[in-house]
Amino acid sequence: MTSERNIPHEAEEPCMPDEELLYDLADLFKVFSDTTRIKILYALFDTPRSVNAIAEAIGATQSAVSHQLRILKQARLVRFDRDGRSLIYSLADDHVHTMLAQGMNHICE
Amino acid sequence: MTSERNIPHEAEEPCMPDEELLYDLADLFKVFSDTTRIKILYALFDTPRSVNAIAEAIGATQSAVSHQLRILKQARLVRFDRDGRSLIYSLADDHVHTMLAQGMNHICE
DNA sequence: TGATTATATGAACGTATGCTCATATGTCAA
DNA sequence: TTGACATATGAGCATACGTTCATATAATCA
Repeated sequence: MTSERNIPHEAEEPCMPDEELLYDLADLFKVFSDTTRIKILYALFDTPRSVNAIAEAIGATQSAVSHQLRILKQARLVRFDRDGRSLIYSLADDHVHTMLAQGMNHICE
Repeated sequence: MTSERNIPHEAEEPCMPDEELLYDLADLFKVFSDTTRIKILYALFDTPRSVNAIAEAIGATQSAVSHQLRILKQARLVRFDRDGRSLIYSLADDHVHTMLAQGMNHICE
């Protein structure tokens, strides 16, 4: 019993991350869990757009889009540059593409 | 203007999937967006467990775990086999590992 | 079969979430 | 500076979600 400690036959927590990390992970997925935000991300998939352009592209209110962009910004999923009076939003990095692709992958198999 | 149709300089929806697919995608991420469910998935990461074992491992009620397992089952993220009176749950496939890893990847970079 | 163990389910409750509407903030042009 | 356009923000509301508690269902063992 005590001689097989390197063969954890009843490992209690194989690789359970810290509580805080689990919360962060859940929060990240939570950002992807809303249709409006998913639409925004796809609208920006390969085309940077202004807030109004996003709203028009996905058929949502400017206010609703702005509210959701705030969440996407906090999650560092989108970034923006100023162009005149407009703010041009784009995807922050390739992680977004990868996450979306991975999700689609699971659904479509 | 009409001669450059294969160069969509103002593509309205570059690769926007169908509405229904977007809902499915959001729903999939929604499953990963709760701490209890994330904990369950990590508890099963490389060790199949019974419901009670999961509950004990993550410090949650049997009822709460059962409720969440129902959601994980519906999303085809976990499966189970019977062993005596117990139901032994395990991850459905490698997609779960990949999804979790991808999420962690984004957080930890 | 009857008792016991394991899991599932339903109602109820508190909280979180996303939308709309109205308005504030901010930027550019004249 | 003023007017017009672009975006952000806050309050309020309706809905969705996760937990607990009590109980139902199911399967095994004696």
